Amino acid sequence: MIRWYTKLYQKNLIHLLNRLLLMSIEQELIQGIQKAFKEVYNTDTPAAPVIEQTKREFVGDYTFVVFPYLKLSKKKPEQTGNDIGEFLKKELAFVSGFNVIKGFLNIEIGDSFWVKFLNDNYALSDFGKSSAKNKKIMVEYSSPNTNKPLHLGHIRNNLLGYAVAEILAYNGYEVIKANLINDRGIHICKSMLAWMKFGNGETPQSSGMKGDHLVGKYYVEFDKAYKAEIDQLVSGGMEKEHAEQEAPLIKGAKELLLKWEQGDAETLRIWKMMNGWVYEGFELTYKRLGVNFDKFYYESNTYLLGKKAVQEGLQQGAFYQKEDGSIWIDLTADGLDHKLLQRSDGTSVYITQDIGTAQMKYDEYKMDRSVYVVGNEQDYHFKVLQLILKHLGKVYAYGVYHLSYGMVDLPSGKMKSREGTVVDADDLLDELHHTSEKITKELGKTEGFTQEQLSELYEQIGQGALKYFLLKVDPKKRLLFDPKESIDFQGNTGPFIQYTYARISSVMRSAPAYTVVPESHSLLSEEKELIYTLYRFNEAVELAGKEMSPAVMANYAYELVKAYNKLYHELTILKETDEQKRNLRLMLSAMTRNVVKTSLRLLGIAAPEKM
RNA sequence: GGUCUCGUAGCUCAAUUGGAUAGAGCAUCUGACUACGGAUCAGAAGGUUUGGGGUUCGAAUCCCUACGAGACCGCCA
Repeated sequence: MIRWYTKLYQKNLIHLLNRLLLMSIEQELIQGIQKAFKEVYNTDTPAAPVIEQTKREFVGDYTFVVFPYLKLSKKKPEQTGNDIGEFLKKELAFVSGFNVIKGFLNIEIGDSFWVKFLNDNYALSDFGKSSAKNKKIMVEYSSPNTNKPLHLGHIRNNLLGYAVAEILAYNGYEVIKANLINDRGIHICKSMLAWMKFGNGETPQSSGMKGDHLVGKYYVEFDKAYKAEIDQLVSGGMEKEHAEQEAPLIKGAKELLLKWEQGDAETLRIWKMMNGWVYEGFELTYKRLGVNFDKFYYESNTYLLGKKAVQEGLQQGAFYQKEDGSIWIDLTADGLDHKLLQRSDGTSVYITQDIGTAQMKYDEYKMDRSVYVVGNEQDYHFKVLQLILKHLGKVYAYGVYHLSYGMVDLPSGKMKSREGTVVDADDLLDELHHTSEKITKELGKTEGFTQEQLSELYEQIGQGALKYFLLKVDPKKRLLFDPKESIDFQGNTGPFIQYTYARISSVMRSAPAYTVVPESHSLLSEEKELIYTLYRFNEAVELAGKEMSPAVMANYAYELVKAYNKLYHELTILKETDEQKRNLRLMLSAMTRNVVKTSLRLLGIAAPEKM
């Protein structure tokens, strides 16, 4: 018992020390370089010398570029590199050698450092996880409208939001996942009106349709009928713009919105019922995608809140009122325009609701940062929102961050729900499930799986392909999706990473007992490369968090499995007869398995043991 | 009209945030399985980083300009 505790204690201690050490290896180099300037050249030390990883085609692990510091050394680049290299080699035990090419000082780290690193960390299932930072971040994502089902663009949003939240949590932040449901407004009234007019009481039960799809069907029907009305009015001689206002359907929808705002019982009943259908549908899709939320906000609850803030701002003099009663903010000093905050009839606009919701969120959570995962079409909106909050003197304004991601476009252009030119989320997931099933069957490696396990596996791999496909791209960039070209399962893909995980798992299942190796053990290039990649996991997690970019994580995972597969192919593991070599490779396998699993988890991708 | 993104191999994406000879995957071609899992590995070919100018030791990255693509600028959400 005592031994067990001691062991556990030691393990934790080692873990802790490691984190300190990990923090400091690059910093030790930096400090060493600063010291070198002081002692060798007797000059001021450069404030923050930059250390980078050495490119593969050169010998070495870390590179210091001396060009910017020649003013300090007053020597030629080669000479400066040599001076500092010599100093570092004497000063730091883990520096085993160096070479200088032009102005690049390539520093070599000795094998013993890498072996020790592996010995200390191979068994940690939470390697790379930061200790608590005592900071709260709210990540709002998904935030759907309740008048139509989710499409591929929403999937990108959901996956991004989820992955960013997971990555931030792994970086030590306390994360609150929030979803602001856009459940009121003219859009839902359109679906409602169409259902009332053409629906004949159809329900998800009676039609067998998923609730969100049923409501979406009426949204499309509204648009069709509305366009027909416009055409008719236009052919009767009316101007198009006028017709768009005068069509009976749009008038009806506006009337419905008014009734809703006045609290008309029948309207509210239908609204609640149809929203309920949509929620049931969303629930299924969220569950299938594996995303979740800690807090739901409903716009119907928050849309009036902003008005209070608007009154505050008016009293403070941050806003001004026009004669017709409408309220505005002047943002010309910030390089923007005047912005309406409240209509002349006293009703609130979109941005007003966001002001209210921001306050509500902060009152409840007092978070340090508030991240909004919203498409880049709303860049302007969020710029304005943050400015307004600043003008109102809200401290939390500075924590607002718009994680702006690019739209998912089709070869034909933008997806439009109303026109039905969308890649439906549920359809796409089904399709990938089937593709995955087909490929898996062709490869025929799933002996002993039950029907249920097979179905789960197909789903995991299909989603692995989709999620990786969407997440490996820098969030900021727009994404092109061609429905005619199926998502790959080979190469730089989710299934490739999943495959490597399954492959390592297979090795480990038949692995003999193994243990750490002496630090004097020397490494082959494949081994060294893999350890080096594993070592960089911390950096990848940190950068992914800092940039809020799951793409960093995805690309790291790909590099890692590539390094492992290379080693796997070039060297034997289980059949290796030299015990120390076998032990080292088993440690490498174990650690790679852990890190791949964590990387996938941070991306929301499942890691199957067999596939 | 104004503002803001973006433009890298045929296609989809990287490039340690200003560093070395711009890297991967797909597609094409060539090679490696009586196997520790071939959804793999090795190799070939593919580039004036949209064009032009500038900044400096050094530019895909920063500045200017032209062209091209997209988004936003509503008392819509």
